[in-house]
Amino acid sequence: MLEKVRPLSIRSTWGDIQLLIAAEGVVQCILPRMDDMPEEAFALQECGRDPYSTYIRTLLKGDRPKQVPIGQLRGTEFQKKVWAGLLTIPCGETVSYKAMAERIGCAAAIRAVASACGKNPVPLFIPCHRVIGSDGRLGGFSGGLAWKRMLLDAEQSKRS
DNA sequence: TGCAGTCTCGGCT
DNA sequence: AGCCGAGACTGCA
Repeated sequence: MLEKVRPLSIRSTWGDIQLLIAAEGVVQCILPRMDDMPEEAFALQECGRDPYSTYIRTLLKGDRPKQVPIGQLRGTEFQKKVWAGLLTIPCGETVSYKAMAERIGCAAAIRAVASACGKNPVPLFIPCHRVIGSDGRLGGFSGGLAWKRMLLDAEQSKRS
């Protein structure tokens, strides 16, 4: 059966962030592709007062946002397990892909974990940006590495 | 650097 | 259903 989803767009200097909200929560988050760090600093322009917009506004400031509901995501059991694990990473901290694999009990499935991260339908809401390589490399990010860098910078600078 | 080991997923045959 | 290649990785040579 078809579920009803509501589109929600948030304008920023990097382009529009587009959300799809289902009855149970957010089910998709699309970020404008940003592979290289843009000249222009990131800033939100038009951002609503609803919980989802507020979440994003807070997160991008580097503060710890109040968790918002996440809807039923489409994916394999393995992927859902990875995504659930990602939700347990506290704001301001980073975890390696390896540690993430171990946490969900599949120490050898590192690449599979990375793959699952890449298929995360709701980046920002499921903090896949806090997962980095063992040697400190960033790895990748759905909307381009610029987002990942920016998010980590923001979170790092806020923690004391 | 380079390369093999390891696991899951999606596309093709 | 089975095969094959690719991937946001690691660790060792």
